[in-house]
Amino acid sequence: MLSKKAKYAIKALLALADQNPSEPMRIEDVARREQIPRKFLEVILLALKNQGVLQSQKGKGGGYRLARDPKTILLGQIVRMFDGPLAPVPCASQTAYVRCTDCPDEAACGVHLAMKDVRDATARVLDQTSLASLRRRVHRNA
Amino acid sequence: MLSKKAKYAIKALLALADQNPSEPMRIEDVARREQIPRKFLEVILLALKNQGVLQSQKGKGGGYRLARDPKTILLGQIVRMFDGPLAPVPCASQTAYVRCTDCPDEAACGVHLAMKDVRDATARVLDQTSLASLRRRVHRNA
DNA sequence: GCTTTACTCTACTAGTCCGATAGGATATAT
DNA sequence: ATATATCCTATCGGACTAGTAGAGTAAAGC
Repeated sequence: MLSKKAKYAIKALLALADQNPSEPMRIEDVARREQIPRKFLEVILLALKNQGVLQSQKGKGGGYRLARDPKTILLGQIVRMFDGPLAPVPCASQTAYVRCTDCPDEAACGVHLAMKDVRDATARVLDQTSLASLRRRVHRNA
Repeated sequence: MLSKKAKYAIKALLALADQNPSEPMRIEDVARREQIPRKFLEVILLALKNQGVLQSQKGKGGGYRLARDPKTILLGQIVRMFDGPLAPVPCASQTAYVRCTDCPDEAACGVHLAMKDVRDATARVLDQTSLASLRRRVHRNA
């Protein structure tokens, strides 16, 4: 299950990707446009900034903008950031592997085998979908 | 994240798939072999029985056995049963679709588009992995 | 340099869900 | 009858989620 944080983060990033990078967008405006509780969005955008995905500007005329080319912002990074590893079980994670204490042999564990396939399939989607490509798809259908 | 219930269910089913169907396996024995808390496993096996995946026999010599050919028991069914829909968001679910109240046009929603891809990728894995095929892979690596 | 504007940060809360257990009810072989 | 094993519901602590409160800090513009 995708958390609301991750969901709102993706929506907010898409909104910021539509914005002229020279003029940042205020939290307020992102919140209204994407129907996200304002205070909640604050926390989310702050986290995105601390991870180097967004840049911020304080004071009048301030707000948030993308810190990088949207082609380099991958959904995998965003989802992992808020919801943790993509793998359904820690022993199937590539980025946050943790061995099962009870499982003597992963290669012979059905859960491990199946969940590794799931994590690979999920990662193939999310690590190949950039903010730029997702934005194109959205605009194509609008 | 895969719940412990779903994880234990898969392990238990694999154990039962190794068993001669003529002699059922006791909860006790499944629990010991797979390192699952006994009382917790009771609840899980009961649910599997109520969904028609297992058959049970009470009294001496009783226990659980598979109710169907393991080729027809798909991981997708098991995971959905304990953890709900595979889709990360309800609007991307095939089996339990729920429209987003806030989203006027799904085709133009980035979250929807991306999460539909994730759900399809996950379903492709889990709905094509049967208990029989998973068991073969496990034994091949053992 | 003061005021307004807008982001920054930490703490907190209500509610929900998960993993696990307790304890008795029911069915069945012998 | 009695031992055996599943059936079933209630319960509980702890973790996590969604969201809020409120004070702090920095920058712009007069």
